[in-house]
Amino acid sequence: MLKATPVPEARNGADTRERIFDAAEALFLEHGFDGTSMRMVTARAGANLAAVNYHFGGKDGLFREMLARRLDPLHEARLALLGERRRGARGRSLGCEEVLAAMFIPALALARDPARGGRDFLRLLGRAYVDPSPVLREFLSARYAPTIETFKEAFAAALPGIPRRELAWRLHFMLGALAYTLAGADAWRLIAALDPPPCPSAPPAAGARDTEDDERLLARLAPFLIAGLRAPLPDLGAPAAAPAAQRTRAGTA
Amino acid sequence: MLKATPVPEARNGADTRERIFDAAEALFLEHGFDGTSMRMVTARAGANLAAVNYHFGGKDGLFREMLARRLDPLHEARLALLGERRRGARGRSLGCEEVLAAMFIPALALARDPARGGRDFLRLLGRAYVDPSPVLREFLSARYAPTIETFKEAFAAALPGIPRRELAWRLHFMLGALAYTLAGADAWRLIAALDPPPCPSAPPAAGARDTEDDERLLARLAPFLIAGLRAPLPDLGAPAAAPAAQRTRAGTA
DNA sequence: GTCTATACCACGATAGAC
DNA sequence: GTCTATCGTGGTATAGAC
Repeated sequence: MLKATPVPEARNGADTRERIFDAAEALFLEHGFDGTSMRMVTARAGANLAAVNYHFGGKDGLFREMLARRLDPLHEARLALLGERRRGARGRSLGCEEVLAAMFIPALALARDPARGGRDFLRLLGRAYVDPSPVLREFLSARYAPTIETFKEAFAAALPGIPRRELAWRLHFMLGALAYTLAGADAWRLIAALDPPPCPSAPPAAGARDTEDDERLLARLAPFLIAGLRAPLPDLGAPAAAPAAQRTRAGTA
Repeated sequence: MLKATPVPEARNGADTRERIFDAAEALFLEHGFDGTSMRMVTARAGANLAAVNYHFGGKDGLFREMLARRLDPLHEARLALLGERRRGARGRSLGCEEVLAAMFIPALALARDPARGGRDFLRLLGRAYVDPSPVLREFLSARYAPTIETFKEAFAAALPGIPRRELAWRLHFMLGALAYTLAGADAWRLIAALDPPPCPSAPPAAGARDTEDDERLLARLAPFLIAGLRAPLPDLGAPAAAPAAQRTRAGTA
């Protein structure tokens, strides 16, 4: 159905991998995992269909490595910044905003660096986290679980009033709002329609998103998420039934 | 209204549509739009491959009608409940919690009604809103835009301090957290691991979710969302002269 | 070691027989 | 209404060229 236009490039040897990565990334942004065919990718990269199988072992391997290329540096930078802030705090535990900043700032930095992320970096991140394909879901949760765990600890220290289970849920809600917003095929339209940038000098090409937009977007998102994390605890109905033994610990896990 | 025989020989016409609907719904929950093949659907429904094309005009039509079967009653009930509460308020404008309740309560009611929704109703809703397929995205945004607009008005009246653009964004964040959480293939695991129901009498079949779980989930989500909607306004950098060389302030740190 | 050509089976869609 | 046959395209696997 959809044929990607072949790009007549110099197809000299060893950077075939990189060309395939770039093609896969661009197509994944537009069509998702299932919607992106190997034939589209290889045509756009100017490579042979079988090259993907040779270099990455198949479609699954290609997309896993494609994501790791972008997300490994992100999670590394996040952990580094969190550790740095912790050391700078000298015993005092970090505030909720500081922990969230340790998540956001490296992401914005990579979005400004064309070599390690680029303009569409945050959209890629969001698309990856909302994609329904089991391949991507398993890869992401397995590979980046340690980072999430570390940040969960940091948020727990910053929000001593929130029980552990409740905090786990709230981080899940947070991730949902974040991923869904960044992924937005429509968030892009929303930005244009609702939130014109201060300098509308040149209308950007369709589909491209400025890091300026991303910055404003995360600036809007941050207060929303922080207020949600600090929200009053929910009133879950009392168990009331026969096995009424375990409810005492719910307050301060 | 007897479903009568699920036996292959009594496959006379009329309820073929229903069997296909049910099969498509179950498969969509597990594999999403792109991941569900017509061959899977028709095999499970005991129908011929071409039957889908005959009854629904193709895969797109099948999934559109499948979603409308569940979501039309939901949006109808939401609008009805919102109108009812407004009339009951006699001029006083509704509170934020009341508007949110007009979204949540009909959804939970349908999840309790096997005829119009059923156990997996909320998961279906979430999956539909998270699915990246353009077919579903366009259908959902086109068909249910009026409801969203009405609720946006109601939230705007309940939150007079929030500018219109900011409110639009916050509803977008809200929808993200909601859809992502309800869709969760993993949210189901989270429920089991973190939030055991008070009466773990019979372990439910894998993949099935109890309406009890859904109720607790939305009870946790509501305070998070309401606090986010009421959050202090973000500090978007002033449209200063210099072109986008600002240092990060996105974390509000 | 890198890449190409090609064959294989499953997918969605459709035409036409029953 | 239902079915079979068929077409173009999807991911994958392999044999062999450079």
